[in-house]
Amino acid sequence: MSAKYDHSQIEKKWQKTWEEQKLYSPDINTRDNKFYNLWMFPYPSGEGLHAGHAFASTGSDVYGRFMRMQDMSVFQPIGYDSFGIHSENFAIKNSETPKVMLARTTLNYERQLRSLGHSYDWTRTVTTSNVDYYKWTQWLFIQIFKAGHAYKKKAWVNFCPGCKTVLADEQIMSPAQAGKLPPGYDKLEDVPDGVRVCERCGNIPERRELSQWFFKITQYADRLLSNLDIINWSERVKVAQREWIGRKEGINITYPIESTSSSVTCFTTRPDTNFGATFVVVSPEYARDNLVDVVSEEVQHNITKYIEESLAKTEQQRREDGKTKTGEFTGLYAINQLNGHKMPIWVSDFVLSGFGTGAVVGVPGHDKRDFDFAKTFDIPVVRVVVGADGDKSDIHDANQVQEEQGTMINSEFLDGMDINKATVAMMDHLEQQGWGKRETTYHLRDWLISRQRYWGPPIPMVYCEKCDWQPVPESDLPVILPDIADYKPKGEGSGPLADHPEFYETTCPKCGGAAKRETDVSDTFLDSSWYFLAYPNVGTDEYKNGPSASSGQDVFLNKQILKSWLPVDLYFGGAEHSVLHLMYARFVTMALYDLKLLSFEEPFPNFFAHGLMIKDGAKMSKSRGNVVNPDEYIAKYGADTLRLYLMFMGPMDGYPDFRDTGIEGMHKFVARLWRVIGQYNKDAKADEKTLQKLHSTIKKVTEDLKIYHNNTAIAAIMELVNLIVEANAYGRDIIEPLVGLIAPFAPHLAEEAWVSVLGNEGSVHTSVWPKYDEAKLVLSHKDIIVQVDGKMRASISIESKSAELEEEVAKAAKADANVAKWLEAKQYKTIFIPGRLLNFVTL
RNA sequence: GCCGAGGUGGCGGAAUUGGUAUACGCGCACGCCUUAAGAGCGUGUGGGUGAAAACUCGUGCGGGUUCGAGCCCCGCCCUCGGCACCA
Repeated sequence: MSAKYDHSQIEKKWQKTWEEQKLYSPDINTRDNKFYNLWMFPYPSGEGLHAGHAFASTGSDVYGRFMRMQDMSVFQPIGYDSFGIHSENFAIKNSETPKVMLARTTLNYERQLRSLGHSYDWTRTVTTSNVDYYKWTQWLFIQIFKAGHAYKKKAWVNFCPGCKTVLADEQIMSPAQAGKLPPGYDKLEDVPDGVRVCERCGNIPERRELSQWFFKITQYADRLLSNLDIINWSERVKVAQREWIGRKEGINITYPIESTSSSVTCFTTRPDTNFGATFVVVSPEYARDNLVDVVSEEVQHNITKYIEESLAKTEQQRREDGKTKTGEFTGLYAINQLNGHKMPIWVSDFVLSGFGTGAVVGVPGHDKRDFDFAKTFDIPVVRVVVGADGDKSDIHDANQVQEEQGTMINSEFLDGMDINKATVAMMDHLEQQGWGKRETTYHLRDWLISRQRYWGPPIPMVYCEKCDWQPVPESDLPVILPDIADYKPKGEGSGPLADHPEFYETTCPKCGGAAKRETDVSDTFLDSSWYFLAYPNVGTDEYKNGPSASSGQDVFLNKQILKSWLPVDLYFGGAEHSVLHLMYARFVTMALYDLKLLSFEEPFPNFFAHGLMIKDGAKMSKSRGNVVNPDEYIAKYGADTLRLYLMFMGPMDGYPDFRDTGIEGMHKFVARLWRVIGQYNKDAKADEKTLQKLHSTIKKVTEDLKIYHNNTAIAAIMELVNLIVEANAYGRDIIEPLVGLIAPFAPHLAEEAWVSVLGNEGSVHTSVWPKYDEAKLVLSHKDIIVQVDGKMRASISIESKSAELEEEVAKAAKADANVAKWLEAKQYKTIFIPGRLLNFVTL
């Protein structure tokens, strides 16, 4: 057997053979043992994949291959999220059209993905910018509109000056999250807290009031939240979604304003502290809309001036200025009906207009910000405590505002209650008195869908003066995105298509009169919100031909396939999509479920959030210049070596650091492994020790793979190989299972060994996963730890049965010279863990 | 500020969930092989004392529970991630 392993030749050979044999293309019409194994498809925005992609996709592939060897019919598709700002920005940078750019880059992505030896079904791929795909994206928009979940409305929205389009709230994030620095900063540490940037370009978005399309994702807030309890996701992603949805139960309390017929309504989650309220603050917007006419003439000028100054500030300035509290007294007093106290009403820009009612009741004894405000303007601080001996478990809450500075008052009403009980009691009381009404608020906002860009599916809506907004009839789909030369974003609140009457001039689907198409395109996250539904449908008549003129909703893809292949069995992807893609896809799936187009509410019952690869101590990114291209490593060491190395670097959900020396070490292991396989002895039978190691390795690898602990699975295989090397003769009974164990990690080498070395028929990848025998896990002898007073004094080897018996172990232990020395002339008792440990405890 | 995860050799990381801390690998050192290089092979590799045997200290810091703690409890410190003038 040749000891030399020519990876490039062998890997190419098997990749070709697998594809010819359609080894990874399951029969989509079967329903037995289906396993839909999905990795988040990449957006081809750069020139190719980097090692971070390879780390994630290999993790997914290893699991898929493992499941395939468990006799599952594994469907593992791949595609390209090719529409959207990310691709378009890259094209603009290269001075070419997105279409031309993608024709080149997707080919490169495909070449790279193939070279990694992933078991994708290449007969079913999707490209979101292809018309056969986006006609369905448009169809989806129409269904959502018809269901009443889409609306166009003028609203204050985020406008990115770099990308020249509006963005959804989810696409505005901290510079660290975006991995982008806002203009004018060189270092992340220099950027002040609270600065938020565009996810794509790092510019600071502006607030603009524009008319835009929204999806009512907020209607699904409660379901999106409660379903988190029934899906099996990485906990950190669930937490992120919970935080983003941000459900808060509180109460709107209405306080009459003294000597007027007006009142002010404040939202609070802590009404139990309301006895300690000493003032009310309203946002400048609230004051402008509700109070300017009520205040006396003496203060009106000051108030108006303050409001104007505040409104002139950018979001950014308000955040920064907010640290030192400013404000104006309105001269008005709100009456706290609980205790009759007069509370001065102030206006201050630390209160946000967009949350709650835009008015806040100030309880400086229990809130840091209220406390700061009260101190700034000399307003009394009052703390609420429960009765002297009551449960102090913390009605005066965690803020621990300087206790000594407050006047204490007793609240017999809430005596002895904890925060939760007191809150409920107070809400009940306020509602009974008619002073307040319970209110649930959310952090989640409706999904802003419109983009004033070119590279996306045109929103399939038509505006008619007479009939208002009308959806394009399904039978008229797709609304083709025309090839235009002036595709760059304009930044005037409309997209490039607005310059093309040949595109937008049309007739109203309802009255037939002259009408105008929507010229915005939809958010790229709409494209990716349903792609997992498309994959198994690729190639079906329904996918190809629909939506047709025949009828509306019935044509949605192939019902049988949707029913048998979905939902996705395992979704593998990055945690950075916690509140973007993963939230949107859940929403769209729920909406389709409600339309009875799907039979499940949750698209991804199992989601594993992988980590991110680190290089030189930082996240891999082009701007940092620390991107590792897998191509050169595949060329030099082969895909198997790279795959093994990526999986061995650390746990799948960790942040492993890529090192060249590490991959060289793995290359040595691969060479060693190949040598070991090639040198097996046909006639040899494994000894007890090797056999035991084999079976315990099978057990360990099987268990580790199930929980994505690929690094320790590989370590176990290495230990086995090390032991085999020590053994002077070993046979097929060891090598064949070993090849099976390594197959998910090193598919080419395993296949070559399986077929060419071991001479098996068929592929190792559809062979049966090695099984272990419980009986073989036990060795004839066991090492027992002997301790004296909890300190290890000896490790003794004892025949396995005796190792379970204290008497036998004690006898052997006392015979050990070192143990005997420590026990000399001492009284002791013993603690015995059968088969493991004996501890002599001196009295 | 609130919520979540974590802190183990020079480095990436293990640790049967309370029972030999540092598996596996990288790096490093020495040796074998080789004309040489590479590859390969072997030995060693937490600190301290010691020829050795062995002893002792050691998992961010300080306490505690236990025969026994990286793991459990209490109090801190730090790092990373999410939310955030969200009332």
